[in-house]
Amino acid sequence: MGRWEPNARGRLAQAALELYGELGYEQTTVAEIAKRAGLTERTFFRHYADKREVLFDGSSALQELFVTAVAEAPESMAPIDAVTAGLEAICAAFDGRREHARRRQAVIVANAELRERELVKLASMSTALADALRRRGVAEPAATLTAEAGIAVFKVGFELWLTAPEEREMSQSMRESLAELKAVTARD
Amino acid sequence: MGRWEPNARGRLAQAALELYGELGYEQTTVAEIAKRAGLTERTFFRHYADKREVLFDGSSALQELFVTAVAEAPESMAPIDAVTAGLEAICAAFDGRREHARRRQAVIVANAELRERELVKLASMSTALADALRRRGVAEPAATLTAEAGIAVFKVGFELWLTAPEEREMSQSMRESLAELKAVTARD
DNA sequence: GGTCTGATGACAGTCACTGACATCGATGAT
DNA sequence: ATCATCGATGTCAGTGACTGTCATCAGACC
Repeated sequence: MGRWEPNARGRLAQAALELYGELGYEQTTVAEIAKRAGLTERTFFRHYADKREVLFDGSSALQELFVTAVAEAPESMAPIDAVTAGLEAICAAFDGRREHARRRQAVIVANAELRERELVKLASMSTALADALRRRGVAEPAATLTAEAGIAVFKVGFELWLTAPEEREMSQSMRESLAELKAVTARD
Repeated sequence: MGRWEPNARGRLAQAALELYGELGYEQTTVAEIAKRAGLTERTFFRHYADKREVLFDGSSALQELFVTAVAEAPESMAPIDAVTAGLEAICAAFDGRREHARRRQAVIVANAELRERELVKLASMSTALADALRRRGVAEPAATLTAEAGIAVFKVGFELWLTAPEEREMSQSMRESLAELKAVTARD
């Protein structure tokens, strides 16, 4: 047994999600989150850079999953198809966790600061994606545009998945979203 | 003459841009901005909701320009072409102000909080754009994806323009960006 | 001259976030 | 076993962004 309960970080994330859901983000103070987790405010800030970040703990892992899949896609694949392979990879990480995703997303959309931070995470994924594409030999501005397109597909596909009937697999929503993007940007 | 110097809002924006450039965003306090503008901190917050917003004063006008152009594009135009018409419209607002745009952009890219706020402004334009497209009869998720694609083209085109030789017109960079997006999303 | 209005100042307060230092259980060397 | 060290936490005193409230004062309108 340690001197402290294990998984302080996880307890903080759990407490924050609960309190943001119960009271709302703005009405929740960091001191309250820390107290529910059995810690102090100062310790909260040792684990999370700010009050928003606690909701985005998994985002760097997700980004890594995405980027790795893009990097490992067959060399012969077109850039947009490599990105699609990345999308398939992260779908696996979400399937079966839809309820958690819904609760979290409801908290985020309810507050401007949290939506703002979500945009940062998506932009970070876009940048990392563009890097990965460049390492595959894709030139600029094609790399950036392909990455931006991929993130747009993800945003729309994610939303489709959250509101779709229960059986729907995320990868199906992603394919739907991608097909639509290709349709609207098609040359005449 | 009034009791107060005119254009308090503009003086605050000017002072903020200068100070953020001279000292950096984080090292500048709102009290300093207000003092340089000959006002008090409290008055700053009556004009701008927060310390970041002061750099984005023109963004709602820009959004309106964009949306109006999309709404007024000929009915027969495909969604992506209506968005292109909107891009052309905002290009006119930027041409001739490249130096100002560069100074402002340098301040923004130097700070994470400001980049975060910039993403919010772009996301807001995307949402407004999707609304305008829906009013043109475009269905979901095509409207959202077309809007996201349009914003991606704008981001890349804007960057191209800022770093291009002086003679380059913004609309030329935008066309270049759009062509590239169409190329990378082309069906095989 | 009186009244009303809108922009501003003055001031106290909350809370996110930081720096500095103390505490204490565990771990490993002696 | 004892001791030095280390890492996670607590304590405390800040700073600065942002808000609520009330006072002030020039100009407009009567």
